[in-house]
Amino acid sequence: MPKSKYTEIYKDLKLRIESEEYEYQSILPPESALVVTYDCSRNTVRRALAQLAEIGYVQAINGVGVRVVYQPIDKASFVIGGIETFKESASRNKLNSNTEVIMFAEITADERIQSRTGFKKGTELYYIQRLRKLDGKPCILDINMFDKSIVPGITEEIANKSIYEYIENELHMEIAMSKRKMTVERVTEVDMKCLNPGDYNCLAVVTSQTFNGMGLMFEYTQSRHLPEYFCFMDTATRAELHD
Amino acid sequence: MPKSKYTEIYKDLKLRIESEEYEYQSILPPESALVVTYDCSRNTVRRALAQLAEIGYVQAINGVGVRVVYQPIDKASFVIGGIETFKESASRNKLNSNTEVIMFAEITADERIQSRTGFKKGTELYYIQRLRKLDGKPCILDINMFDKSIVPGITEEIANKSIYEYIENELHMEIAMSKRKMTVERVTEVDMKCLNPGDYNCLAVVTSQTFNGMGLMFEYTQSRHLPEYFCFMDTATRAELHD
DNA sequence: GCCGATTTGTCCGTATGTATC
DNA sequence: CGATACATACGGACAAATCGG
Repeated sequence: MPKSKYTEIYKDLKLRIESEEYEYQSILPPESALVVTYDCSRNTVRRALAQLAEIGYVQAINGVGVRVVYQPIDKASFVIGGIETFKESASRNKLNSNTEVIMFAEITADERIQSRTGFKKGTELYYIQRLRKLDGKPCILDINMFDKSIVPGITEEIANKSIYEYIENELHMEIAMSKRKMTVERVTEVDMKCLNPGDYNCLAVVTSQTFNGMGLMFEYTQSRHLPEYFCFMDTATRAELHD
Repeated sequence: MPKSKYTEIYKDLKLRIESEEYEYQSILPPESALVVTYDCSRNTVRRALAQLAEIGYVQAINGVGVRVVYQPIDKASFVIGGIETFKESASRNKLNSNTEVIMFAEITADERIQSRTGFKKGTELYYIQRLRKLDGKPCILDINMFDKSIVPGITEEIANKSIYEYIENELHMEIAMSKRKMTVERVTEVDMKCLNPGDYNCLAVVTSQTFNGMGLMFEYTQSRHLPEYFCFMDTATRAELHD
């Protein structure tokens, strides 16, 4: 049950593009035709098309039409041994995923934490370290901090299953936005102990701040990935490219 | 000379947010007020706000207002030694940037190249390897391939300056979109020779396909970054998070 | 708990400009 | 030049969510 008409159109077009009913480099039916197909206004069609452009599926060309730039190749030869995220990989490859809680504590943010995470000094936090495994092999070390006043009631048991499920299904809080930063860092002693990096001396590190529906930051996370299990994809449009 | 009204509004609000005239966690003036301020329709204001949301500057809350979630911290303590891109870093940090062409060749895509890059077998390409230095220190090894039929006339001299400047200013071709993929890979022998990775045995690798204004892919690039010189930022909104 | 005011979310229709063919 | 197709902008209507009295 999609809430809005433009989301329905977006999803329908997305599936048709992925199934290559509309193939790479072809031109979609003009907006005027889509207006008829979906029985809606031109604005609504354009909104769906704009979303598809955002994820790198189509590109509008003034005076010509809307061209499909999605390539199924994305999922085959382009990627060699990498994965997108823990969850995606686990479900896509039907691997047994497993989470082990290494540390579960409650702390109060000091100045060091404030400058590193963005949580104000004095904020009460849950501090959690978890090891994520695929088919028994450790691949990601997650360090989470949650604002206790926004996300109360986290237990070690919840951390062992899924904190996000708890947030959405139990607390009924909306997860709205996440800012992420990717870097490559040297392995630490903790990494050595938990992740078995072998002869790799670096990890892919993703730090993120996550905001709820009210625009309040409730989570800071650092995910330390073994290189084999990391692949991040992104689409940059003109606006971002040029300033 | 911004082309459109909504871009002007976007840029103006962006500056005000960056200067913290509108500060972190505050609520912007309601759309109805911005309509008056900028003397435009509500749709136009909303479009500018939507763009600000895309880059992680604001977040709209139904029934409440539009909250600023931009943090100046982003540019200070959060990033240590990392850079965003070669160009940005070079100009932002006022470092001497320098590009050295290591290899300049013309090749024809075979099946291996097709499956790796997305260029059709038989496509004539420029193949270029360049070493980018900041203040004399090598930090990125770029491997570029350009479709000769779309971007003709590249010379070693142009490669030594800026190919993108050539494309935009001489060929007057629009650079519209780029799909990127980030991974962490082991250093190769070429990396060792060119980049002096020291005791790092991994690099941050960004592979990208770039499309012009007509929706045609004209470039495939692999950028191999020394870990110290790599930091990538990103904002994910609800639509992407769920799906 | 309800109601009304405020604010954002969705959708429609129309007009005009710009680029391509 | 005219037809087609996307780009920008305006205006209006109603729904959904929040908040204060």
